[in-house]
Amino acid sequence: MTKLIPAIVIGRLPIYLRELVRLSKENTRPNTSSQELAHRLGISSAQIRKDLSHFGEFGKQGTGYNIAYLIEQLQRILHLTEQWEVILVGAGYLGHALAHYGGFQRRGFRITHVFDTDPALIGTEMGEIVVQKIEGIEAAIQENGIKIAILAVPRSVAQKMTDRLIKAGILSILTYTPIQLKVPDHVQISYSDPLVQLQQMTYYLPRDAD
Amino acid sequence: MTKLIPAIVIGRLPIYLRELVRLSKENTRPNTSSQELAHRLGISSAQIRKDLSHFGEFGKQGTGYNIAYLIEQLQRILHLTEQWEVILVGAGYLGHALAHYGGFQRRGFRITHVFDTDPALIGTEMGEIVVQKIEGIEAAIQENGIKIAILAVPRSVAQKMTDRLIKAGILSILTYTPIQLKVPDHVQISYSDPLVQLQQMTYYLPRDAD
DNA sequence: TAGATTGTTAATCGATTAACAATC
DNA sequence: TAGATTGTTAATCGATTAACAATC
Repeated sequence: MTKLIPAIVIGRLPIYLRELVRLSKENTRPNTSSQELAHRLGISSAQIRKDLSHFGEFGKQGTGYNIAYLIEQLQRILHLTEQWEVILVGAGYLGHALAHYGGFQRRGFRITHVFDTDPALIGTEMGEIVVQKIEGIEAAIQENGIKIAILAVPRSVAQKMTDRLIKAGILSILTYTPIQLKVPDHVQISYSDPLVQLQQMTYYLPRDAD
Repeated sequence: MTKLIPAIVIGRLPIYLRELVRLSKENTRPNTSSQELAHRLGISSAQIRKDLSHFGEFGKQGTGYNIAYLIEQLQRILHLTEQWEVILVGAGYLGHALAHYGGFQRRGFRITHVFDTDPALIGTEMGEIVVQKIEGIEAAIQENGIKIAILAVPRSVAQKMTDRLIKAGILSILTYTPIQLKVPDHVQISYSDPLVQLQQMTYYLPRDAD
């Protein structure tokens, strides 16, 4: 039943999932409630119930939600029951950090290829993956049916690289490049720019920082 | 005139600023319009005009906005006219990447201290900064009046570290730790979690990824 | 049965957009 | 003057919340 769920709702599901996983580890109780979740996440219980109701009825009156069951359901909804292969473009410091982050692997995202243009980096090991030269990127995407890319390249080559990725079949891009990328409608894009985040916060800081 | 600007508006200002800076570099024209900006950012021109109108009148009918002037104004509004000192907590791979990112420095954020608990890292150089042992963190914050921290530590110590930072006077935290942190109302917090971003995007991916 | 909590409806709140008078 | 574009008002759209019947 994929009517037309607001993107803002989809945006919250991974947060719910993360907290539920945490609950399932902390906890001997098999159940939780929208109220407990809401309290932990700092949002309203009505919102959680409303969000979940877009996808079905997962709770029971009086007892709330079975944690393990709700985790399963959220994973199913978000297409997290399978292992996703991910390519990483850019083997600089940030690429390094991403390649070494164990959280991807643990949650079903496996970085299988790393690409860069710098001859000095090509052939070096990052995590357990050898950095490959960029020329092979289309083949890697197509042969392995890879749908997800992480982009950690300099701004100057970001749009060109994006176009290449999409042409080769990539459908979701997580980018760390601080520019607005042009992508067709069928491609998902998600930005991470620490400067933008810092600049939002300084608005709330008192100016006199002696 | 700080009535009560919606946070969602504040969130867009750095995006406008980023695009304006870009425009000012690409371009010989001194002016732009809400329409041009809107087109580049993929949002509506009305929204841009509305957002800016919260803070004053920066444009001229018929000619639009002077790019340099609007940049100045946005920087003033966001408190970006001064240099902000930032401490970085966590000198792992991610800390490394952050310490080497030149964009901070260029945009008025200077990472002046890096802290870690790992004795193997303490004393090593990262960028141009020596990693210090965590014990000195309160003194560094207080003596330098630092208000902004970037948190790149393991999940298990994140809340404790957050509490310490806030107690010492930190008011804005950019965190890469994948948990919901509890902070008092006067503290700004901004999250960056690549897994959450990936999990949002997989919702839109077709499940059959053979 | 009494207490708790869901899923959902209706009311409220807030954000976006359309439209246009003002004016450069 | 004619054309362009602002700032703003009013209309629309969408998201959040309050409330409660249903029911475990």
